[in-house]
Amino acid sequence: MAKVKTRDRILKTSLALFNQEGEAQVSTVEIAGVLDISPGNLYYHFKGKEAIIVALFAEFEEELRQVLSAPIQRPLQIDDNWVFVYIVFEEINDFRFFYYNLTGILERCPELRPRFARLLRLKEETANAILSSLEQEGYLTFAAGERDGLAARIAAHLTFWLQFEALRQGDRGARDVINDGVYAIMMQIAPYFTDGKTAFAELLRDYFASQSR
Amino acid sequence: MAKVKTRDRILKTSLALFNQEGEAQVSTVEIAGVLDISPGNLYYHFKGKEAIIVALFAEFEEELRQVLSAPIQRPLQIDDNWVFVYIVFEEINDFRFFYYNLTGILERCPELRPRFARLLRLKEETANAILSSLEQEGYLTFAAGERDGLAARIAAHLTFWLQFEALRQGDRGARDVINDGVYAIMMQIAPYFTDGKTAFAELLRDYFASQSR
DNA sequence: GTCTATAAATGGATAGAC
DNA sequence: GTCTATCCATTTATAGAC
Repeated sequence: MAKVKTRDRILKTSLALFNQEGEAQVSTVEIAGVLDISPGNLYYHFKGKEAIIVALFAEFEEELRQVLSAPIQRPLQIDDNWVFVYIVFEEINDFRFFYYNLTGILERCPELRPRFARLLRLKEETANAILSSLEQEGYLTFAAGERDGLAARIAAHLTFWLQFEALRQGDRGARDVINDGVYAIMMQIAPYFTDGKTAFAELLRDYFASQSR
Repeated sequence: MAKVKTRDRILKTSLALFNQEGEAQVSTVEIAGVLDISPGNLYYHFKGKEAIIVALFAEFEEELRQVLSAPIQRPLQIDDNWVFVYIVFEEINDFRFFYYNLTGILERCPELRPRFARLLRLKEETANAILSSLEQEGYLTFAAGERDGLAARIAAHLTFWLQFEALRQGDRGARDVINDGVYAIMMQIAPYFTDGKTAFAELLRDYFASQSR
């Protein structure tokens, strides 16, 4: 099997260290040390820490963009929606270092700011598309403005839920936190179910069935 | 009039700089430079940047704690609740640097972690107390678990809304962002109004009347 | 591609004079 | 209380050998 490229090893290790300790706390020397390569070698592959961050963001952007685009292009099956939300949470969790110290990172890598803003908007559009399709199929009913507001709140929830939970009680596993995050979104949609409790109860059952794999 | 103490000037300037540029981007040398005092002088008053951060947090904690405790001790008048939410947002906005790079700050000032977690819990308890009093007065109706879930989401919303908006579109005034944040909370509570749209419409009108001072 | 060695810059921190 | 001067540690970044 082919040897893993040093460039990729740098990215992988940097991501792990950033997620663990926070990007600001990790120096290029430390990254090189963990990889057992010289700082000079690291600088041969990346001009500096900023370059590493930008490269990691490109990965994140690519993956999240793919995930978020799917439901816009073609409506999901009704109970696939919860799985979808779950996947978004996992993707964000994999690159969570980015959400800590966002101000600092965007300050030092200004080119990422518009790209990050675009991802947020895409989250919101996707949420809106999903709600829309559920509305058209008769599951949900919205008054004027309610759907847009809900979509915005869901986008914010997707973005910051993991951080909120990490602050409230830092000792929980990622799986549990994500499950609670998905559940909270379901609770937030529940009031808009057309036929009240019945349809919601069904979805709830399907969700717990699907996630106990 | 008495001359403003250097200690207080340091705190005030540090807060301003931290909010503007992010705590990680501001050095003690820079703070001293802006204040036109020597680094040595700064170190006479504070052992280092951590000490400044801890002192600023103490201010924040004190103020927010007072604000959040009021509705728990005694229910507010029905339309004071929106004003209350507004005040919480403003308080958070004044110390927003803290919410950027939270990971980094809590890493370096571990004693703040439990205190910060306690503030989050207090936010949630306060939201719950307000919802509870509205429920008892007959304005709101909750099924089992709905009130707790809503309170948690409101706490998260209070904590991260400003950051979310700053990322989505960074060029808006704090006032507008806060108004939208309050409105989003109202929208989130709306589905639980007992008599549907009427009571909510009234509150909406009162809110816009009260905030156009 | 990778290493060693080292430069250059920055930021944190202290001693001692005023 | 405040300043000057200085030191130490860390980090980024580069030059040149292998």
